[in-house]
Amino acid sequence: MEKKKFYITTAIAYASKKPHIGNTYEVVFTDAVARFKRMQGYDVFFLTGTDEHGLKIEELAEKEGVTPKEHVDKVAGEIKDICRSMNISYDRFIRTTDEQHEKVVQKIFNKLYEQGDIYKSSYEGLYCTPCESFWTESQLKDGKCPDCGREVKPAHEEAYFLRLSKYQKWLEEYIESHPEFIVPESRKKEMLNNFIKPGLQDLCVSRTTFKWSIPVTFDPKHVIYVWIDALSNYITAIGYDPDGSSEEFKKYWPCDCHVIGKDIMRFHSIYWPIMLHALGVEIPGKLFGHNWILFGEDKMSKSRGNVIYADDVVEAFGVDGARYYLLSEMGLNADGSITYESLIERYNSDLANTLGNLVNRTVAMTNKYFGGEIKAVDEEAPVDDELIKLALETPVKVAEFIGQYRMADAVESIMVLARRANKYIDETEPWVLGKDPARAGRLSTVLYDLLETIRFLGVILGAFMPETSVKILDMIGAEDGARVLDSLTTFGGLKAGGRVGQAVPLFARIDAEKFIEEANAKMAAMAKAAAEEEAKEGFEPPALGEEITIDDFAKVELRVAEVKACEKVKKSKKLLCLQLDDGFGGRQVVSGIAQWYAPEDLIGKKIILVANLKPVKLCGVESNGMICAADAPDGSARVVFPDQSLPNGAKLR
RNA sequence: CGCGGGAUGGAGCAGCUCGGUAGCUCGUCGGGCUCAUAACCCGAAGGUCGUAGGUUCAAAUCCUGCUCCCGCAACCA
Repeated sequence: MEKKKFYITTAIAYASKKPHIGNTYEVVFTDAVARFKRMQGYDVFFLTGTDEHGLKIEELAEKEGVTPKEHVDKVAGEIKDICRSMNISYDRFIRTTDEQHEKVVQKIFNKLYEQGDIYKSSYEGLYCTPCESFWTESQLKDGKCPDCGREVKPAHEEAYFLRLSKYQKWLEEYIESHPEFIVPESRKKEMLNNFIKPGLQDLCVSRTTFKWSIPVTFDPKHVIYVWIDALSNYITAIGYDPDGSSEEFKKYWPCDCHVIGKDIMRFHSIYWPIMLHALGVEIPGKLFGHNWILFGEDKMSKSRGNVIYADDVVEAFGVDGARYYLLSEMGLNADGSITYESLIERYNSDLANTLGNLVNRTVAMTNKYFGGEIKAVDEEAPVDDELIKLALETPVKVAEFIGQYRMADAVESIMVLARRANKYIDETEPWVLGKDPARAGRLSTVLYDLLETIRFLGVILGAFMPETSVKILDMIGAEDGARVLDSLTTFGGLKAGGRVGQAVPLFARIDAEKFIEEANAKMAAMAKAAAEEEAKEGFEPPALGEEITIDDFAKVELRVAEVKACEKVKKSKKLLCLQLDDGFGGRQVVSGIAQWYAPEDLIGKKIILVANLKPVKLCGVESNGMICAADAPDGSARVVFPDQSLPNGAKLR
């Protein structure tokens, strides 16, 4: 019988800089699923890779004085190294700069264009001339270019658009009629209610503002923007071609599961199905959106000094320590959190004490009492049954959990079996049996049951901790046939008469206090280095805007005003609504400073008002003007307070 | 009233679909054991299951109001 196929992917990683441990989670998660499916006998294809185009990479490369290709080669290498050190069993590593990928993406673009699903129009936006970049209003920082802080002006340029609107109805129906498509459920609702139902806007799929991407063949001024390029990797990697796809593609597509971060669910649940549908290609079976791993409560960042890389964890805890932690820490509902404390706790408690020690003591006893020989089951007792029953149930449970992508539960159920085995040792007291030659028959059974349980653990762990799995199975001398998942349907697969190896600890315990002290020192050093680097960079004088004349300045009417009343704008995080006495009857202004000022901090204070700014509505509240504030070094904004004795309405000059 | 998720002993989580002794891991305390990596096993303390009502013989579980957290959306004029 032919094997059933299973095609699973991670998202491709953006090759701008080395990913931290949170980013590594995804690939470990996917690897565990892929390995387990292989053990179950599926013909698995596991794809991962890198997304290597775009403005950001172009800029980074320029800063470093290398070509973009050199830059992405370096980062892709680092990412592959991480995969290697984490024991990732991918079948293919695609890079969006692969020739084959680029060629097919161009074909896809052309096909969609010829069908009328892509059309040429113009892109309206705010343009920053020195940066040659378009921004949307929401990307702006204080109304200025988020990159260089200079003025932007409305402009438009020609661009190609993907006709999403045409497929909106279809997509909505597809998602509603395929409840398994978007997981978890809450993400599905988010997508449906926030994006799809309110109406899809056509998507801009080309750029002329940078070069480092795949050119549009029939209009070389344009390059293909990220969506069509990056998402297509899932099909180009296995040989999709509009002019005739490979056998491999026909075999593996549609993809069974795209494992992705929750932040890119939108692209995968909207743009991707529509692209495929427009191409006449089948829709993938599942999008699994996972949560983030944070450092404690915070996101990781270099300046906080709390970036943890996979290598750091591997160095201290071994590959399997790192893998185990990532897989067990992450629930389905909330973001996981990584701290050195919890890392050590889990490692010591689960891996060293429960699992490692179980294997160690059992093997040691087999050596001590039977000279390392695995004796056949002899005298049995009712206590044995409970252990045997649980051992037989465990692979079934694990398979169920993996089917639901519940890695933490899968891993936990393995630990439950290890704990039960430790308890069995206490119940049967083999050291007592060992002293009485008349009870050797009973001792044979006890040690056999333990070794066989350990074999179960070793086999199942193959998906989660491949290195440990092999170590365990080697240590108990399991033969090839006793190392496969199929052999776990009967308790008794370990051959009597075989021999165990020496008892070598699988996981060395870690001294928490010492380790954390060292880790803290390392983190402090990292934060300091980041701060120094920043200070060095900040040494250049900031770019000043275009020179203006006194007449230009006169256009801006700055006046002193007093805050009479102030309250938070409901349903907004950042906005305060201020009632001002501007000396001319008062006005209402909305300002984005709620994170840093409570309303009562401002009442009675005088501020500087930009009085002749065009009124706008923010979160439905009208704002007539703007109050002056400046950036503080910590990233917050501080309001500029003038002399309190100035009268309301006084004009600045 | 923009959409969704959540609140369970000191910490982290399960249980809620299909009401009926509140469970697991870690931590604390006491005990046991000695095969083992100061490990392992047992026991105890500790929870009015966010809050106020309702339905019911019975509510962590179902319904309603409220508070607080967190995603997404909106949003520093």
